[in-house]
Amino acid sequence: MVTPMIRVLLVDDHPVVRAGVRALLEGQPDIEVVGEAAAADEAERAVRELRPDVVLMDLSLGAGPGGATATAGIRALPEPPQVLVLTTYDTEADILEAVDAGAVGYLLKDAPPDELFRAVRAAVRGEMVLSPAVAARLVRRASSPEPSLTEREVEILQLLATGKGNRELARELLVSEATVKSHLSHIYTKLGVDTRAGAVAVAIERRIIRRG
Amino acid sequence: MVTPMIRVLLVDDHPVVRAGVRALLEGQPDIEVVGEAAAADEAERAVRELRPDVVLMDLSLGAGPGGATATAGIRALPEPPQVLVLTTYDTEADILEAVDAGAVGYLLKDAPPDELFRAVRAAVRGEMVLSPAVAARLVRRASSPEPSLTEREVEILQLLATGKGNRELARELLVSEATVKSHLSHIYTKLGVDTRAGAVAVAIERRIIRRG
DNA sequence: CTCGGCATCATCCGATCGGCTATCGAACGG
DNA sequence: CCGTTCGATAGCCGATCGGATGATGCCGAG
Repeated sequence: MVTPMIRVLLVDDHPVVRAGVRALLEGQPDIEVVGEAAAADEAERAVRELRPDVVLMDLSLGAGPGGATATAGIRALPEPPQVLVLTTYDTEADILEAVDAGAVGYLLKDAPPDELFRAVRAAVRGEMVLSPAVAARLVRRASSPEPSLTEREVEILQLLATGKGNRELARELLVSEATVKSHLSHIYTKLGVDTRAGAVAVAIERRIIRRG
Repeated sequence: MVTPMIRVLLVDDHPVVRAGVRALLEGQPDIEVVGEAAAADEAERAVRELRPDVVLMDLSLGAGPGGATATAGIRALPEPPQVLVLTTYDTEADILEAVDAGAVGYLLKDAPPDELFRAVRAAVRGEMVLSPAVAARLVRRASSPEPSLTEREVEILQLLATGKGNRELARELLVSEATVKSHLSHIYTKLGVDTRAGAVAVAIERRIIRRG
């Protein structure tokens, strides 16, 4: 029997990476790269026009909306393709954000080609695929559950990283200085630190707050 | 006349990227990819055996020594090839470290293929090549010179990011608390902040201190 | 040799921080 | 319907931080 080709769309802002994935996939008899996109809006348009079976999505798309946003946009289309994230980062936050956005799998760019092929074939069937490294990380986190910060606490951390004092935080958040300090205490406990500087370091480390 | 082929060695821990660069370069009649390596030690061995004209080097090689170290090692060999850095990061610190290690150029992975080709041909002639984005960044920094921190100050920042207090810093660095505070004042001035938390954020932002 | 940069140390003091304790309302489950 | 949990709020107080100022010794550049 003739199996229809799996139609793949590549989304990555790095020409080098697009060429690499294309070169690898084109060596497979049952996979066909039908298009490429370098940004979120391009990707969505390409999906409408090309109607691929699987989208290989990078998470960092340079300027503009990131891959997670693009994924959500694509999954919101009628009869959306499966989206398979292929990226460099393996932070728990990144993984969860991608899955929340509707990604069916999460691969790392340092994965061997075979893994990529298997993942594409699994994705088209709607199966969840995770890189071993990614799966391991999720398991590790699940076994020692990371303390989750409340929205307010994240908000505080965000401002904290700008080096603002409690008084300033209080003014910007429209609460009393005492409240800010209370939140900070909770943050310290959850992050396992006992100073502002330590909290900022850990927060950036775990990507709880944004960076350039 | 028959121009000899430019022999290129690829060093990158991402199979996808290696495949991409290989695919792009093999479309060029005067360029030949003679080998690939995924780590620093592999790279050095490959250079000895394959004697390429140009090494395309990624800066982050996963575990083990990074691309800068690998570059230095390769440049220390007899009759070394030119090393052209091809990476994702464009921090001034990364660029300078690479150039210090003996790299002849610095390209970003989001550069268009043409730029890559031109860079390889220029590199083999020993010409310095910078991505426009990289060059722009260096120019911008040069025009508004970034304050450089002393070794001691970086050392302080490193410990600061662990959330330690001045007393602890003093003990670990074997100096008085007053000295620590003096260093901190200088650091604040140079980084344009006025708190420890802000200093940590900026330090991580500018990659002055290491992170996982 | 002199100058400037770096690291070191010292003191004072107001501003700020971090720990402790406690209240209140909303959500949840029994 | 009530107890429990949890997030947000708040005040007190001792410990710490940050700024200002000044001094010393060392070393490399001009």
